Amino acid sequence: MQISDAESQVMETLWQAHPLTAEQVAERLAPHQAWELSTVKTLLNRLLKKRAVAADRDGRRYLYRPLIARADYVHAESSGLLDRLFGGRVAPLVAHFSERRKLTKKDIAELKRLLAELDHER
Amino acid sequence: MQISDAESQVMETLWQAHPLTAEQVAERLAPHQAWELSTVKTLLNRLLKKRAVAADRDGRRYLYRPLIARADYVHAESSGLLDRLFGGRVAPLVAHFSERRKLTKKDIAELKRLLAELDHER
DNA sequence: CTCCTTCGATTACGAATGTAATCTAAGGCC
DNA sequence: GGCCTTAGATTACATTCGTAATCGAAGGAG
Repeated sequence: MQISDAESQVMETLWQAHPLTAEQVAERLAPHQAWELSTVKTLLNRLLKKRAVAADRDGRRYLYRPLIARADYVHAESSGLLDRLFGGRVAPLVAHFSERRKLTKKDIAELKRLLAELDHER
Repeated sequence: MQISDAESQVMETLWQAHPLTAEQVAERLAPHQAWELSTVKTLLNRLLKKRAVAADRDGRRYLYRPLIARADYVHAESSGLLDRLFGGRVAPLVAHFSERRKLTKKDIAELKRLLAELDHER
């Protein structure tokens, strides 16, 4: 079961803070997405069907919380992209951004530190 | 205009070799996708509408060729993912794969070489 | 010239998606 | 206790997508 684009924005909201009511989700999305409350409810329901979120009854409404970890989602998405476009490997992606001059100083510094760390740990 | 998943497989075929007839595209896809010829034709037509490929008449059929560069497509897709999931930066993505132990020896070696190169070029 | 074959063009059709409006039931206000 | 409000549940509806089948015309076979 795939999480759609619109749905993933709802997930992001819930990853940032949970549990939330449908209305709170809508409020937090508002700055980015001018969605009607009912749209948000539809998306929450679809996510429920997909077992991506859980809804815990709280009086006469529900509190929603994510059921899948953001890291897992991120990993699935990223691996999918790597597999489709870069032969499943990370270095070619970095090379691509390097060619496009899209590596910032900060990126470069962080990558160096990361690689140094990898050398050290055992 | 977005290129869908199925469509992108047709694009990959054309990036590997072009120009190709609809039938040749289908042949080359066959090992991966058991698509009917008419399915491939539908996808080619949708790509035409989206101006992602061009069709040059050759007698009573067409020769198809890509109109957008693979590198541009790859960049759009990759940037989109980075923006949505990693704050638009490359290093956090690499860090993610590092945490998940998905960096191969080869990746690490290549990344080191890449960074060294970046240091050298002025 | 006529018929079969082979292209592309058109049409089909269900599932998923984006985006809501409407319906219904449970609570709270007079 | 009856009525308005407010949740969620149900229904809606146009697009896009995946996956084809069918239609119509242009060429080749006899």
